[in-house]
Amino acid sequence: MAGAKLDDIDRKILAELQADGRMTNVELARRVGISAPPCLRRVRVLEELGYIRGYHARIDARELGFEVQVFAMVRLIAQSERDLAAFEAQVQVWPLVRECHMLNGEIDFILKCVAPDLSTFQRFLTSSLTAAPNVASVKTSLVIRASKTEPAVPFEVVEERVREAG
Amino acid sequence: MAGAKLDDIDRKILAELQADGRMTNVELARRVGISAPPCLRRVRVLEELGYIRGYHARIDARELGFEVQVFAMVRLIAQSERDLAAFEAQVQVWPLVRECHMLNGEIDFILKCVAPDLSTFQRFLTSSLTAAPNVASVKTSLVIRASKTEPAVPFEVVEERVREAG
DNA sequence: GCGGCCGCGCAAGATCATTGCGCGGGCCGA
DNA sequence: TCGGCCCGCGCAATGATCTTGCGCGGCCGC
Repeated sequence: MAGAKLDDIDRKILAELQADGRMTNVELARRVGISAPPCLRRVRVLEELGYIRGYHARIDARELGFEVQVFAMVRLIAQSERDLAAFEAQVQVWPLVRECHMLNGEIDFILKCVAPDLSTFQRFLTSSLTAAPNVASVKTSLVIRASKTEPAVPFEVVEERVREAG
Repeated sequence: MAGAKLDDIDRKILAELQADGRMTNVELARRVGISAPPCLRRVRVLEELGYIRGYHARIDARELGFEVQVFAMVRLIAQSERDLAAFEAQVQVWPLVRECHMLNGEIDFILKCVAPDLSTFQRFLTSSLTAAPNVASVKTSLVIRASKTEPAVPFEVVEERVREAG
């Protein structure tokens, strides 16, 4: 299923909507070179096939008072699928955890967290995260600044560049 | 500036648009309890003040053929502001790097990367990332699965929950 | 009490979304 | 080669939405 039945217009639609998710359909149609009705139909198909997972406004966490961003590298004691799922379930209910990815290797999970200030985060760290069952160790790093954020370059362009260079 | 002059309606607007960035303005207005024109004016203000940084379609990388996702922890040899900026500039031109965050502590940067397959990533790792000037070491971890992704809970709700619990 | 200011809601014209429909090109079998 | 089928485009029309100007009412300071 992966990338099989997409033509150039589809890829361009994805790239444009990745760059500006609130673009009107007529503007989108103009940019990809077809008229509005088939363009809208293509977007609907891309949504239904799962290429487009949703549309979201990017909110500036710092403007909202979340001055602190932290990456937390978590190691568990036991890593059976049951243990992993239990930790994932726990992560869902922690509002300060914005993202969680399960990794291979030494680190089992990496968590992207936010907090209004350092003391709030440290309270979460000591009383929630490290105190959670099955957590062996947590290493944290404060984010100084974001150097690059998605959507950096549309995936369409990534494909091209990878083909060219490597 | 942080979070000062936002009322409840503003926060609700942010939460709704974070959840669905393509919601029509009339639907948004209905949900936050005001009529469409002032709602649109508020959205414009939130955009101009930087609370809303943009709208983006979330594209499924795996569906597009990017089967591999990797976190790379990078340590540099020298960490002067000039050295840091030089590495950040280099990161911008690598299409496989989707995100880059500068951290404090041992690790200087964490990179979120994608690749069509493992060999493509390893080629990038050896011939680009570790070969870049000033890079001391790179530790990589494959992403097994995403357990939680933004926008998890709208920031509005995070604020409430932090105030309640901790 | 009173004037000024701010933000809301109403109304109208422009723009956009969405559907049905006809047309043309590509493909396959006769 | 030639029909017939199928798919996707573009046109057209209707309804919804966007966008602006404007008047009203509440709130604050004088």
